[in-house]
Amino acid sequence: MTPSVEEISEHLLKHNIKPSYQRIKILEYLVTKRNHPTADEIHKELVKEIPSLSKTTIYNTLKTFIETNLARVITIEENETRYDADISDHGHFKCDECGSIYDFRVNIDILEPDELESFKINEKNVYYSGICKKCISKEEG
Amino acid sequence: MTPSVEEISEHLLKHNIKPSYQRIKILEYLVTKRNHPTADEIHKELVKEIPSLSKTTIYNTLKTFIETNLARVITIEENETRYDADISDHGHFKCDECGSIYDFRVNIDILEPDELESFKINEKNVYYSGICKKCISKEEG
DNA sequence: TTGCATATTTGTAATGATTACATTTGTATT
DNA sequence: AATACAAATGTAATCATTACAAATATGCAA
Ligand SMILES: [Mn+2]
Ligand SMILES: [Mn+2]
Ligand SMILES: [Zn+2]
Ligand SMILES: [Zn+2]
Repeated sequence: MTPSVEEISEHLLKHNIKPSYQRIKILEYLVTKRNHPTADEIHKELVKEIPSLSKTTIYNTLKTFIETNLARVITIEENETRYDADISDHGHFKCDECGSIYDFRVNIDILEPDELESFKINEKNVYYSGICKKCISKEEG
Repeated sequence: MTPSVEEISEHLLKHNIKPSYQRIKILEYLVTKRNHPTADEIHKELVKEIPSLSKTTIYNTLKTFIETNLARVITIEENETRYDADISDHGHFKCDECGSIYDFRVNIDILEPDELESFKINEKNVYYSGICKKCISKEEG
């Protein structure tokens, strides 16, 4: 799953975003790493390649991505806004031990709460937390 | 649903928290209002009655409540940590129009994602957003 | 090609929520 | 009352995010 720069550019253009160097790099980071990073994590990594890269650009670009539905925000825990270029319906699991965030497929539509009968639902989010498989086997030794 | 000061005190004692005046007031606020407030909202309201009340006390007390499982954190949106004294399993809906947060009963255990087979799940959160009933009828009316 | 309009990026300062920490106040016990 | 301990307070520090103005890049007309 490593799309070429051309494919990334196409992706941006499809959402009416001009594919600047910075935007390509940021979206490339999101779609290849798939690690639900914070703005700071993206910056720390990309600034190695683009020393002039500003944190403001990271924030501006992510804001643009969110608005154009190219990415979405993940807020499992307070004080850390994370970003995900996978906008398909799926849940997130955060390991309290190692901090990793896992995706998982989930059929959210099964829930159908009666109490939200006449509500217009735009977004559905499912967040779990606990201890991941890796950390469990590590503990057991 | 307006518990007496005695009942609030009992509730605190049951969780091994000494029922100080401030703690009683903060817990009373949470259980009577049931509005998933931010720390600031709690402070703004209670400082009317307790002019000396410090924001630090709000934060310290809420932290204690979380640790003793007397309340839980709700993080629907970034940059606003909210608190809920209802620790039963239920989902939250936030209206993008009026900002209200609604509770809804939901049987989360139906989901059972295969991918989390050998994971230890400690917490499950379900957050929806959209437009609430009231705001829909307001728009139509 | 040059010059201009516009979009994008950058750097710095401001904001706002949360936390750290030292001081003060309250409570219980002797 | 004196002491010890817990809780509350006020202030300063931290940290993520945003605001804003200046610099840079891009696209196009002359
Ligand atoms: Mn994801
Ligand atoms: Mn609730
Ligand atoms: Zn783990
Ligand atoms: Zn509403």
